[in-house]
Amino acid sequence: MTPCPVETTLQLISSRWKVLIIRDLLEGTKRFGELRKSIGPVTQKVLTANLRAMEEDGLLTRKVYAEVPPRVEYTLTELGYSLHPILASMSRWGKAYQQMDIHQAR
Amino acid sequence: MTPCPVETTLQLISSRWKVLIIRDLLEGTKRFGELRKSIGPVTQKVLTANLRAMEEDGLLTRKVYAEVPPRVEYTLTELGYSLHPILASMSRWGKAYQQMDIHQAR
DNA sequence: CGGTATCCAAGGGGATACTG
DNA sequence: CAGTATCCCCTTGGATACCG
Repeated sequence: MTPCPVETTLQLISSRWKVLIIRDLLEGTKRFGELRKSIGPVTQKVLTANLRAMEEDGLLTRKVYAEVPPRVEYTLTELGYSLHPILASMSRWGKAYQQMDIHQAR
Repeated sequence: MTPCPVETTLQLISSRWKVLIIRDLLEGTKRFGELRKSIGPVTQKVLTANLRAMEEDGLLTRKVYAEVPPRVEYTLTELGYSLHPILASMSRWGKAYQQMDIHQAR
């Protein structure tokens, strides 16, 4: 039997940071430091852990350049890029939500 | 300044269970016990907590019937229902992913 | 620069028992 | 039936220091 597709998707992207990593990498390849800045208040350790997990899952690739100082670039794979419609619908919803008044009551 | 729409969305639905609650309520109003069964291995406490939070956020409504035994029904609000495109894209992606071979290596 | 290595905090979540 | 009330655990994430 096949599990619920929604749950399957959640297993790959349900973490506080993964979705934001994808959001930023959709713009193109980024270095570790760039990601760290654009994502927000995430520590090195946590960002690294999330990136490694996503690499394991085949969502992105990690390329290390043998330079000094070192450079490491992260790029979405096709699989990772294919998540783009989900991000797009989340962005649309968030935008609409921000323009509503309802949520301002809280 | 307005925050990133994706982050805004995440704040409302980023929890292991909320997305599944929405998935199930998209089919229509459900009772507490029904939800518990259809969602999977979630405890009463956790399910209740998530439902209350979502009620707070205006994603669903809670209706209590003064009966014995008691009956409590949960229904998505328009706002909650408007999340449907996000769920749909997640479902599509998960389905495609399940049909790939890549992920089976892990 | 882009990491590990530790140590620690928080909270989401789980198990069980009890109640209106 | 649909909840509270406890108690506990474990994962995720944070702070800091050090390394190649």
